[in-house]
Formats: sequence, C-alpha cells, structure tokens
Amino acid sequence: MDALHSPFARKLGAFVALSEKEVSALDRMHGRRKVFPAGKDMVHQGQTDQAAYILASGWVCSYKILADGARQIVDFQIPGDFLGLRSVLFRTSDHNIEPVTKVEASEVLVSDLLETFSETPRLATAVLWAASRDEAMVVEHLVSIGRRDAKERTAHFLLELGARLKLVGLGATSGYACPLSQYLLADALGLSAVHINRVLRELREHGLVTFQHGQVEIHDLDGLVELADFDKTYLDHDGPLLK
Amino acid sequence: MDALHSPFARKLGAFVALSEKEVSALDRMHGRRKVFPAGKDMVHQGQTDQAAYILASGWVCSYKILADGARQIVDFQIPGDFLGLRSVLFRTSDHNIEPVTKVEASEVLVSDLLETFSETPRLATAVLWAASRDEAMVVEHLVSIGRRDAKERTAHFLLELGARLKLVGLGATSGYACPLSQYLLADALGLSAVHINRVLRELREHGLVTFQHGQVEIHDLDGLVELADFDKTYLDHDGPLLK
DNA sequence: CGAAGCTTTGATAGTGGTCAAGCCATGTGG
DNA sequence: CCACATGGCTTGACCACTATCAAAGCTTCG
Repeated sequence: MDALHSPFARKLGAFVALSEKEVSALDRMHGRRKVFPAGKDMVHQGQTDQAAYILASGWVCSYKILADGARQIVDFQIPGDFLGLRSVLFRTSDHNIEPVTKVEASEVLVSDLLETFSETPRLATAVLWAASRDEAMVVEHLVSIGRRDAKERTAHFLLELGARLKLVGLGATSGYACPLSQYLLADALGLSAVHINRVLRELREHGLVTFQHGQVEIHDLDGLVELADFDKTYLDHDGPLLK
Repeated sequence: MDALHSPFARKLGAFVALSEKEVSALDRMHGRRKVFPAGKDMVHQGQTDQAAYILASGWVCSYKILADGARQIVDFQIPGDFLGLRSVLFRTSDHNIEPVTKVEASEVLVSDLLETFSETPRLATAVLWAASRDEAMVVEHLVSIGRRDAKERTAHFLLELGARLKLVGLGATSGYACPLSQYLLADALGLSAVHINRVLRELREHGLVTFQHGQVEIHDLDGLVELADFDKTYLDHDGPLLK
C-alpha cells in the first residue's frame, strides 16, 4: 500500500508537508497489526498497560458508563486516528473503547514513538498537532451538548465527521459512508435514539442532509453550516499548513 | 513565600514527590508576574502568540461563544492551574479566557518550560500528569452535560471543584470559598441561571450542600457523591502517587 | 422461517427554558 | 446621608424541547 495513501499519513500530511524520509519513518513506527471484531470492548475503564494504536480501517468509539447505566460517547475514532496516546503515557484508561465496526489497527510502542520523534521532529509536531485538534474537537463537542439544541447539534456532528473523513480521503463534502446506528448517535449527542430519529427526519425534510442506509448525503452545505454554527476552517484543508 | 505552599508546587507535589532541587527549578520557571482585573478577557478566540501562565491567585474561566450569543464555559482554572499550555505550543487559541476575579499569574516562556523539562524530567512527568488530569476533567464535564440531569450535574461540579481546591490547599472536604455567580455556574453546566437557582435550593433543602454568599458548605458528602455518581478517587490524595 | 437489531411513528409526560417581577446588597453621585 | 442604579438572587407562571413508553415495519442473518 502506498504510504501516502494510508489514512494516518494523509492526515499528518494535511498538517505538515511530509518528505519521503518522514513518510518512511512513519511506516517504521507502525508495529504489529491487529484485528478487533465489532462490538467487543478493546479497552475497559481502569485497565492499565494497554497499548496505543493507529487505526488503519474501521471505526471505534470512546465512552463512559454512568452508575445508572447511561452511556456517553466522548468521541469516535476513524482511520488515521490515534488511539489511547495519552492513556498509554500517563494513566490507566478512564474510559472504554469499543469497535463500532471490525477494526484493523497497528500497535505503536512508546519507545518507537519517542525514537521517531527525536529523529524526525517535524513528525512530532504533526502528531501533536493532530492530538491538539482531537482535543479541540472534544471541547467543541462539549459546547454542542451544552448549548446547541438537538437539530443544531446533529448538524454540527455530521459536518464535523465529514470534515474529518475528508481529511483522510474517506469522504467528500457531498457525503460519506457512515456505519453509526442511531443508538450510537444518540449516545454521542446526549439525546435519545427516538429523538435522533425525528431530528434526522426533519433535517431530511428540510433538504439539508440525508442519513440513510449507512450513507450521509449533504444536500445543502451552506444551510447546514449556518444551522450548526459550524467553523468552516475545519473544512478548508487544501494543502498542508506547515510547508 | 515558601514554594511548597505555592498552589502550583502543591498540586504537582500531589502527583510526584518533589525534591528541593525540583522545587527550586519550578521557581525558576516562573517568569514575570502579571495582574489581570476581573471581567476583562485575557485571551480572545483566534488570538495568536499569547503566553502561557500559571495561576497564582484568583479564578478564570475558558469559554466559547456561539453565533446566537449563547456561552458555554469549558472549564474554570484555579490557583496552581496552567493556562494556555496547549494553545501556546500548537495553535491560535480557539476559546476565550476571562478572569472571574482579580487574577495574579506568572508568565511562562516556552523556552524556560522546555529547559526545565530536560533538566528535571520528573517535573515534565508531573506537569503532563496535571495536564492529563485537566483533560480528563473536560471529558467528565462532557459526560455530565450529556447524561446527568441538572441536580446530578450540579452536585458533580461542586464536588469536583472541591477536590481540585483541596489539592492546592484552598478548600476542605467540608467546604470552600467560591467566587462564581449563578450565571457562571449556568454557563458552565449548560443550564439557565434560573434553573441553577432552583437546583441549588433543592440541594440545600435536601441537606446536601449549601452554596450561599460565596461559600460552598458540604453537609452530606456521601449523599452528594452518590447522587452525582462521583469518582471518589478524585478525593483521596493523601500523598504523591509517584515517590 | 424466526430472531435480533435497527428504524420509524404516535401518545404522553417531565425536565428545564423563557419571561416577568420583586428583592437584596453594593456602590456612586448628589 | 439619602436616592438611585446595578448586578446578583429568588420565585411564579407558562411552555417547549426532549425523554419515555409502546408498537409496528424492515433488514439481516443463521
């Protein structure tokens, strides 16, 4: 597989223009490749010593369960995303990770990671840039749940997901394939599955987006962006930010 | 001032047992001290090149404003907390920072920070540990807003704040001084100020907590912890985790 | 073919928002 | 020293958004 077309390289390439040397350093960072079946937790709350992974294919979600059984999904990870970078460095995991689909992921050893960073510092910048973007997304997610109503929140979510997928070559501004059930959407957006269903219908009836049969089709990008108060700079990644 | 009693040293000391050498290295990291008046933004969304600070006294909040004027507070920072660590390293700030009270903060130069880290690596561990805890708190905040009702959410918030304050010597498990208005609480918890008021009354009437005249008094810790589904390990920091 | 999971829709109810008004404390200016 | 303005707190009335409960249709899969 051409490394430049691996989701991870594509994503980092959007931040930092990568030389051949850097791309091959990226490759060497990947350890053993593992496969996880859908639905069976990869990591549990309180688990220690788990590895870090780079997602090669498939989607996973990170979530927490409350005492009353309610679940809140904090984030989804898609191909090219890092998994458990922070928990491997500093703490036992404080959340669960579950594959949404069948997942392929490369294990990353901390030692390899650090070595790569010291040899090719621009990669360190790129990885930290990506991590920082992930964090900003959690914050945006918090804002969404706190201050946007169900329709705005759903619109924002679908737009953001689209932007992320486009970055790794898995989607276009016109739409993308999305394996999430309405239950998963509900747990991510802090809503009930029933209500998500109604909201999706409304968005569809207003000619904004369609989400059916695992496919998101964006029919009115500007309308969605306005509804969601979406930061368009997320969408405009024509070239690397750092040459 | 005895450095061990500075909030920042106290906080890091809860993670890593600090030697005298490390404490003095911490001191040297502090740059010029600045004072900010309450209510006037220190940092705006989109601003670049702002400095990082360590809060010496006073409280600040980090927030975002939506197009319709709604505000979501992402986090409060209290003495001993780092401010803008991440945005100074990687990006223009994507949120605003406003002092809740008059604030004193020491500027931290990235160069000094990195130098300190390479000379006393255990401090790097401690700082990153603290940063990682802050991130975990944002996630917990997300979970709260997404899946806890107003009463649980408020209880959780007051407990967490208490735990954080205790860590830097500004509170006890029985209560603490808290300069937040009900409007600020509302914007942090994703509720309206009116509703916050009702919730606080309920919590008071149930004999759980009192929050009046800038003072939080915890009357029934166990009851609160159970109501909020609060992770008690936050509370139990008798000694450093890393000797 | 039956089971299981996901989607869809209706009916009902509750949590929390909005609007409005009054109260209290503080601070400022006359 | 009083009058007024300001900002925060408190309460009531009303209503909207979203949850919950229930049931039915659709797919997928063994």
